[in-house]
Amino acid sequence: MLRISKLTDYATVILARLAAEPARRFTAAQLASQTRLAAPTVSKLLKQLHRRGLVNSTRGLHGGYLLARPAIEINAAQILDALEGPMALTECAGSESHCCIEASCLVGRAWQRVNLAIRRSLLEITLLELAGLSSGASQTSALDRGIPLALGSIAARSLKREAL
Amino acid sequence: MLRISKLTDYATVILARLAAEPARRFTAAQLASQTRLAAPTVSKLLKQLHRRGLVNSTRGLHGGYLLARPAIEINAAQILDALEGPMALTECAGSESHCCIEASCLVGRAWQRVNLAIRRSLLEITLLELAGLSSGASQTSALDRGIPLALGSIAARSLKREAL
DNA sequence: TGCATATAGTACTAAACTAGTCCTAGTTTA
DNA sequence: TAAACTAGGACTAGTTTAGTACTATATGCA
Repeated sequence: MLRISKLTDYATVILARLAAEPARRFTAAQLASQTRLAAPTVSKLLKQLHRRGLVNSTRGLHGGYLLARPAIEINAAQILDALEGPMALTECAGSESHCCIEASCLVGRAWQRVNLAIRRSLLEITLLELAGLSSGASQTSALDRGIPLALGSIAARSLKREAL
Repeated sequence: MLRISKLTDYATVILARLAAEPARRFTAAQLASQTRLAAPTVSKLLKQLHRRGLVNSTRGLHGGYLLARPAIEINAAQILDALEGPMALTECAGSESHCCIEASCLVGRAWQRVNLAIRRSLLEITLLELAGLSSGASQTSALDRGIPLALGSIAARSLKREAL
């Protein structure tokens, strides 16, 4: 339903937690307990975020994770790309495969344009905003025109959290 | 991966076909052969589109489907809503469920804003454009800034089509 | 050196969702 | 009444997602 996966949502929460204290190094276990997410899941996500260059990791005693760069330099598109691969609204966008009726089918090209419009929206919102840390600066204005629905995004997620 | 389902993509192709000849009544079988999609799938989609008020149907001999209103009055958001329910980027957006950490979690509200930005993009593109029928009017300008990737959206879809 | 504490990577399982098909019922026209 | 349609629901197979477990590797400290 044009929806991000739960894991991507979780990852955002983890990144937001890291963004709140950028200088502090968090272990996976600390992040799990603070976000109330399952420890193995948090661990898995952090590994992925590390592989994609969004967080730095340190092994061994006193090891842990911190953001690879300031929260304002990380945007929603990067987070989605890191966890779900390059965004493509329709099946084959971005792959090398060619469609047999490509020439006659203009629908595909139209979706591509929608795709780009969405991507532009995602590039505009930074982790700072996702984490609710932006100080009402110009950054938010682009996206703040909409009426907030006044619900957290994580009702289903909370079920899992409650169970812990 | 923030992607519309194949069925939604198919539905767009069907609607585009209807938009190309707005006055003509098409049977499900005709649309299936012309779009090279499987007949039961086309039938199923048309029923759904009818239920959601995007197409009009006539039963009986010489029955069939046509657009419920002009293509320019149908937009991408309506099509997505019809086939995938109200759009919600994250799990609980739009439901009545409340998250246990709603007050402290600002990530949810941020996703809502992204959600609205995306929705705005979808509202802007009409079926006329999706069908490649818009005559380069002002309608397209909002979305036409991006670089088209020059691929149809339907490589995977074409596999199915080829097999028919 | 040995141990405790971390992350890294991979493989596996269960659950949920998507796509596709089939069957029966209802409607209209000739 | 038969033929040609749509309407609706049930069912199945396949794929994806989410979650877990296990092993390997790196670091710091006694």
